[in-house]
Amino acid sequence: MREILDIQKQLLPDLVDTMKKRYTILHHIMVSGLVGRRTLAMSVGATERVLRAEVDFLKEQGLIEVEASGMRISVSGRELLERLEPLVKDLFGLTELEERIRSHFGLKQVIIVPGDSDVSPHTKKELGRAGASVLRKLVGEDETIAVTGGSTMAEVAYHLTPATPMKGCWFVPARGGLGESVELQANTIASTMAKKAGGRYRLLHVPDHLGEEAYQSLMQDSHIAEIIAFIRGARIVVHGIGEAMVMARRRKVDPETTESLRRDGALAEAFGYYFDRDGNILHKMPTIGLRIEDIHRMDHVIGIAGGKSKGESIASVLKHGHEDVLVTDEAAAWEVVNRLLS
Amino acid sequence: MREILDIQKQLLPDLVDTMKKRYTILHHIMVSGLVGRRTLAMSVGATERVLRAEVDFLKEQGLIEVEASGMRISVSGRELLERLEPLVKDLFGLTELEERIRSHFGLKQVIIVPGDSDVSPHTKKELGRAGASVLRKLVGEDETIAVTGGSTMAEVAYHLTPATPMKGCWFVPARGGLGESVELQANTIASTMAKKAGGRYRLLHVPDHLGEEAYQSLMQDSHIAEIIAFIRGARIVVHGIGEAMVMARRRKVDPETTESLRRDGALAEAFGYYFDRDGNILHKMPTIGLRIEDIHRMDHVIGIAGGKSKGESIASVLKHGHEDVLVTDEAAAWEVVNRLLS
DNA sequence: AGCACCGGGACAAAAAACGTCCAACTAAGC
DNA sequence: GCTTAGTTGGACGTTTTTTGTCCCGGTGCT
Repeated sequence: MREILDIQKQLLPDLVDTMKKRYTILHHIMVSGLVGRRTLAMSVGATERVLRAEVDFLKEQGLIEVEASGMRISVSGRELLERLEPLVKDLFGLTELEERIRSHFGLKQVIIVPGDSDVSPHTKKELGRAGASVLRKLVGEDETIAVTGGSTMAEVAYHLTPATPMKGCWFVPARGGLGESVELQANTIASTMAKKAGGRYRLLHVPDHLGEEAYQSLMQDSHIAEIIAFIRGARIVVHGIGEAMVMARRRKVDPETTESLRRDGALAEAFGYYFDRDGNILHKMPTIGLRIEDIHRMDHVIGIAGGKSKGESIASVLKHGHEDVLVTDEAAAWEVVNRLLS
Repeated sequence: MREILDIQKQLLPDLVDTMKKRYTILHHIMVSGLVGRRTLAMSVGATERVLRAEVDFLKEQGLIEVEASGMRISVSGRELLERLEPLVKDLFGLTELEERIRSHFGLKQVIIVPGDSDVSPHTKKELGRAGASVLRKLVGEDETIAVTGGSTMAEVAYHLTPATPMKGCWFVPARGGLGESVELQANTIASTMAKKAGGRYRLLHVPDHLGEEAYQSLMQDSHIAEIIAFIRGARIVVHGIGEAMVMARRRKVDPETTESLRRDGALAEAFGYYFDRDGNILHKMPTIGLRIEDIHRMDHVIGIAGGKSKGESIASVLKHGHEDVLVTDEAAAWEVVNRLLS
């Protein structure tokens, strides 16, 4: 069922919206018994005229009966509502979830794909597709887009497709190299994205975690300083979100720091920063690439992560309050709202 | 899957059309490899401008890539087409089937609901719903609508809903009473329809099968003559289609006539007439109610019947060539086209 | 270099959607 | 029986969207 809706959404993006609207109206009419146009318009939050068009439609379909004294649901209408129920539950679950998360954290947009990335690889692909799609809609011309590494971001890169405004864009890594496999490096992903989207890219050939002295000396190098300035001038950043401890291990953070993170209750990691449960930044190492102040200045901060296990981490990062767009999956989204309630 | 599409069609009637259109375009682009807008417009049969809007949409969705040299399908697009295939097969199967039957028999409209009425009661309900819907669209104001009996027609009556133009309509039985149960009598159905649709009705209290003398004497009666004239003035008739032998038995036709029908290869029955394989009328008993010449004069002749077993009968009646609209189910429709091929 | 085809910008005409008001009608309360 | 608050459906000007039509600067093939 999800599969079908998913396919249809690609050919008819406002299908769910229209269905949602009409279902809401029909449902309202049913619970109201006998109701008038204006009253109904109020309660579903539509202007009288557009509601009238919808009512005409429902009448045409024989789903409602309308008399001079008001309108009521017909037998067919009641039947349809019943059959619609399971569909709507799926349909609305996600859109409602999106809206709930969006408004609570004050985001611009939330996109939830069905499933759980932890369990199903297909969901992870969907996440990538959704991420690519949102990026495609947000980019302007000749923009610089900073990206991080990770398997989710790799999926996003894979699903990018050429779009005219992207032709002049630069893709750059948000940070230096990590101890991960090549395919998941920010550098690799930036270049993949550029190739897929038909844009250009620049790389940052430095390790991400450095001591203070090494950091200072590297920043002296004019080439490196130049590319870093370029990166920091990006107006769009697309990043993954990870679990703090998992990321610390993967990054080969030294034992003392790891222990310190654990003590402070580190929960999430995003673009090199660690966050606790309340969204506070815990660990601030001298960083090559984007700094948190750069993030705050961005036009579009797009976070992409999914899987039930990442739910808490995502919530922490959102709490920090710099995100604009979140792309996640159903399992993670439920975790996020569950944390809101507790 | 059918279930979902079916529900959606009630809330978004042009969903299938839009999906069909976009699928066709996308598919064309795929098989063409690299193709231009104008060339494509020709081959899918759309004006350049509307195709352009569609292309913009597909580009927006990232399903195609468009360069100065033309457009080609993207990875996502190809993927979508693959996933779309089973859906389209269902979607198009029926619409294609409809068009095939429509054009072959020169009908105005053919509506096919999925399933087999012989097997599933749900399909029969769908048939009724579709029949009611087509009737609702066809009726004008203050019209007379003649209806026959049968279980399918009962289903149509059940699914009728009030519509403003129907308020002034008269529902009348097309023929006299049969030896069937009360619920399936044309009289009963006419009255049910009138109640459901908010119209009025008149009844014909006469047995349908009579000897010549009895017929003549009945026609002398002014009340009966008046109502029969009224019935014959109808401009819309909605009728079921039955298998000849089944109907003969149900009507308690006398053994000799039954044998004669069998000898002549009677296949179908509709509004009291029997048809052979080639659509010729076999048996013409003196009839109370609509005569075949009245049928030919009608504005809208709507035949409604479904079930694999009725396929051949439907084809026979269609062949006679007086039908305007056919409402049937998938199983019957396939039987009809199979007979076209053989 | 020539040519046939390409995408996309531009713009007026046509169509659809929308906001707004009003007349005729209905049900209920008093 | 009358008032009143509520209803539908018609009408109409305005705004928005869609559509038809040209044309311009490119691209790729020959």
